[in-house]
Parts: sequence; C-alpha cells; structure tokens
Amino acid sequence: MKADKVQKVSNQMGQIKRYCEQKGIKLTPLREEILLIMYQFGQIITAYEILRQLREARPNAEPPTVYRVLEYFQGTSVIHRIASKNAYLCCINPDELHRGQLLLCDICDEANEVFNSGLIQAVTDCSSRYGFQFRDGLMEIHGVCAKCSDGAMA
Amino acid sequence: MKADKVQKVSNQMGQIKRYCEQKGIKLTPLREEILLIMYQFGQIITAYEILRQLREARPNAEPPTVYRVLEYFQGTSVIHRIASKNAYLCCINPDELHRGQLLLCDICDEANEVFNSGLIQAVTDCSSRYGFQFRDGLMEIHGVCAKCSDGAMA
DNA sequence: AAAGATATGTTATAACATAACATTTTTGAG
DNA sequence: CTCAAAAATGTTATGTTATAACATATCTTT
Repeated sequence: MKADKVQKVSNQMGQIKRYCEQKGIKLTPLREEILLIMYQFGQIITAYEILRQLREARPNAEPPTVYRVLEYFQGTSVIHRIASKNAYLCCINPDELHRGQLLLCDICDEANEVFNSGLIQAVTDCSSRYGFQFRDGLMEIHGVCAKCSDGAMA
Repeated sequence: MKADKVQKVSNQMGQIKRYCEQKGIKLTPLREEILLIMYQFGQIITAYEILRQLREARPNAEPPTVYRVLEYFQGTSVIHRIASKNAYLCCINPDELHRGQLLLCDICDEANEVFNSGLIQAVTDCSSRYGFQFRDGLMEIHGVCAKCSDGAMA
C-alpha cells in the first residue's frame, strides 16, 4: 500500500476515534478492525467482503460478527448502508446528522457523499405536496461520475 | 375480493395490455399471470411472494421463472425494482420514461409513485455541481405517508 | 420442415442477512 | 472488591433474495 494512502487511512482512523469518543460511541478491538478494513478498502464494501478480510486476522469470524458491528455503527451514524448496492460505507461527516446525498457511479461503482441542503429542501417540498413527510436520510443518486463520463472510457 | 377492486385490477390489466401492444412488449400467459398477481396484490411485492402466489396455479414454478419475467418487465419499463425494499411494483405510468419518485412509507410500506419534474431538475443540478451525471430513474424517497402521520397511529 | 430465436423448465448454488442461544467481557451498584 | 446486570462476541443454524448453467419447449421465419 502506498505511503499516502497509509497516511490517509491513519488520518481517517484518528478522526473517527475522536468522533466516537466525543459521542460516547464505544470502540472495541473488533469494531476498530472493521473500521480499518473499511477505510483501507476505500470504497463501498459488502458485509461479506469485510468478513473475508476480517478472517485473515480472525479465521473463525462468522457473518453475525460483521453484521452486528455494521448495525451498531449504523445506529450511531458512523456508517451508511447503501440499499441499492447491498453495501456499506463509512460516513464522510457523521456530524451532518447522517443525511445528505450519495452520488453512485453505475460504471465504476465509486461513491461520493455530498451534502446539499437545497436538494433536501426540494425533496421535502415535493414530498409534502403529497402529504408525505420526508425522513431525512442518505439519498442514493445513481448516474455516471466525472471520471467515467470524461471520454477515456469506451 | 371486492367488486371495485376487481374492476380496478381489470382496468389496470387492460391498460397495460394496450401499452404492451403499442410498444411491442410481448405478453405471454406466464407474464400476464405475474402482472395480474402484482396488480391484485396492490402494493410493492417481493419476488418470492409472487412465486408463492404463482405456485397456486403452477406448483412447479421456481425462482428463475419469476426473476426472468421481472427482468423482462424492468427492461421494458413495465415494472420498477425497489432496491431499498428488495421488492417490485408495476409502473404507474410507463410513458413517463420510467422515471419519477417513489414515496415509500416506512410505517405502512405503502408506495406512491409520483412525477415531479422540478425535483428531477434539482437533483440533476445538484449532481452536476460535482461533475456527476444523474441517470434518470426512479428515486426512492423514504418517510411517512399522510395516513400514517395523521394521528390515529400509535 | 428445418434453423434460429425466444421463452420456459429444472437443478444447483451464490450472495445477503438474521434468529437463537452460549460464552465472555465490561460496567456499575452495593 | 465482588457480584449481578448489561454489553459484546462466539457459534450454529437457517431465512431471504437472486443468479448461473443447462435442458426443453415453443414460436417465427424461411
């Protein structure tokens, strides 16, 4: 792994640890290992991919081990579940109340989490026109990312 | 089943048959049976629920039988797959290019398909700010429907 | 009637997720 | 400190969703 990536992951781990301490979110060795796997993976990841990697250190790990940690972190806004991909992603900014938009590239599978309050407002307004109360959460938006739409790709 | 519901389902079947004929979408006995099951169910439905019902008439039906029909209809914009629910729904208005918004009630599971071009514009605009090309499709919006937010519910 | 395309049948398994109960570890009250 | 409750993790089994791969049947066109 390249040095700059090691540094990046290390920064992310430091940041999330501070966040968890502030919020009273308990980290355990298992939970930290799973966060580390997710940050190192650097993109959306499935529960079973986490399991495969976790087994390098813990050969006896079973699905519930992973799913319980994922559930705990979802409940504490540390990670998102991406329903349309059956995958998970560490939240870029848990302070933003765990909402925002996820721009999902259908070509390269890259996920870019952004926060646009105008769009949240637009959805809220549109919904209310039908008497529907929009529940703030992560909105999954599918399309093609900048890299993939810039020529280059066949 | 109540008479008005029978009438409604019958109308829906008539409408979709005309639509398919216009568009060159081939209906077969199996495909019609599955559409009928979906319209009669009247809400979002899982592939395995369709399978259970299909087996009343075709006891030997297996998952691929259902999934292939669902795939065919998705490709022809006759039904939507709802990723966040692992479920399927007949499209209210296939002519609207198979896009729009699906207001999904997290309490009663009701799905209401609507079409708001302003919202599509808002999402397109927001996405493009990040160099992302929004792919028009069904947007899944979670929240609470009018019925469920009107007191009454505990 | 034959050839190719389309649709469906059939068997097996992959991929995603949770229920239920056992054990271990942590935490807090007394 | 220590015991009891709570929290976390281990373990086994199974539920749920979806597809791969190959066989057979039907339809279509010549």
